Amino acid sequence: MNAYDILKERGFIAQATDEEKIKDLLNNEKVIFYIGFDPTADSLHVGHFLQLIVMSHLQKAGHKPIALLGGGTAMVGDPTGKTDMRRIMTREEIEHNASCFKKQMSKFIDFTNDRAIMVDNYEWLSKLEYIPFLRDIGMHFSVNRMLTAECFKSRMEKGLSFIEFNYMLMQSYDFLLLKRKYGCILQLGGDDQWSNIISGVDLIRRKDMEESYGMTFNLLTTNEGKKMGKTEKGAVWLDEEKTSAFDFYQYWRNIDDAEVIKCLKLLTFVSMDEITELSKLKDEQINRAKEVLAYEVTKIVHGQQKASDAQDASKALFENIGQAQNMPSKEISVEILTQGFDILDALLAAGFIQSKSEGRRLIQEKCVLINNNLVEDFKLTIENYMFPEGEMLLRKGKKKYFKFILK
RNA sequence: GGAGAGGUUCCCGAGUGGCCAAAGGGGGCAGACUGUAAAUCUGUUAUCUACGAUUUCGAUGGUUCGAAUCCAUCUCUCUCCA
Repeated sequence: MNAYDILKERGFIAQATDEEKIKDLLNNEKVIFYIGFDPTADSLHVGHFLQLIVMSHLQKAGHKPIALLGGGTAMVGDPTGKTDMRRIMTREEIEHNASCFKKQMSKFIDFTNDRAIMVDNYEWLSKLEYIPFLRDIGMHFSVNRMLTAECFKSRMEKGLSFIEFNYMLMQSYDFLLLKRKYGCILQLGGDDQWSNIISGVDLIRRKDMEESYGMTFNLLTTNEGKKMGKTEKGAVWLDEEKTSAFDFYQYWRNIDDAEVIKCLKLLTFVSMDEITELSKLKDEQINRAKEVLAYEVTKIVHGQQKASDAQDASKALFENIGQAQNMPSKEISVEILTQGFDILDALLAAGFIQSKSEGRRLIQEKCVLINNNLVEDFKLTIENYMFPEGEMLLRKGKKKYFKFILK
């Protein structure tokens, strides 16, 4: 099946500069395209993941992706979708984040044998000279028109600094440069990037009298339009250190009914035939679709082993099938116990609470269990006898499990 | 540079001397109901060595028995003027 049709069928496409032409390009030619990722955190999140899936689809269809690390643009800060100005990040911070991004990306995209390219726009943006840049690039941007762009509108009330106002120029310049350097004629991105993308297309037309294309993808939102992939701890991260494979699996397993099919299409490689079958499920049967979703997404991000571990653990905990094995766990030494390790310390170590006050509250609300026995005393000390098989099961409410292994 | 309006807890947003750890909403967490769903209802939502103590209302100093609230200086944001 053709690349464009795949994206269309799975519901990725939001807007395109020239739908017919892009369809033709993606279906009949080998295209070099790019997607930019600003390293503003030390791990990719679900929103990035969606973009990577698109890249992967297109790469499989024979196109060549350029993953653009926004080491330079992150120094400026994209005002899109932000109500306030982004914190100015240090160069060191950005570099560190970029290296984290690199590692994670290579899991999803094949960068071997020049099948994909990764570049950092810090390479050229950091070397720009102000006056030449203004004369060469700035000239082609109409402030009047920029101000009408959707991405600035929300900021007209709250305030927009000049540094952020420049972001659009930076991104447009990236596109121009990638076109010249690599022959990249297509820029993709989330739908919030639309104004930035079309301004790049315009710039290329003005500077080089050449046609280029842009296309955006639906953002991963719930039906109420809220961003998905957010939890109390912030985003759902792809980094296992930040979001364990088990928690990652659980996030998708607990997705709203209404979102399952959409997520299957967007975030997995499950065939459309199979998804169509799954979409026929009703009521509690939908749980089967959720299992497929959770398993498949976890498999792509953390590998098959981790995915089935998470699935086994989930079934064991929630459906009482077999023994719970692979839930998040931690080793704990006898010495620590003898030094005095109470229930609050345990909750903290499990990452269930941010403060001991929160722990006390939870215990008062009767939702903390050790080996499935309710904990009522928040001074309870953890002792050896609580590890019958060398393991202790700590629970917070019905859904959060953690295992301590005595060593 | 001038004039005005602001900066409150995770977010929005009340509060203009004690009854303020700070209304209300959102979000989060937990409980009930369920299908590990949604909707709905309930509780909870600064920290700690916890019937008490400590820190919090942009920052720093001051007035006062007592300040988020009054004063001074600083700082940041917004609007209008140049």
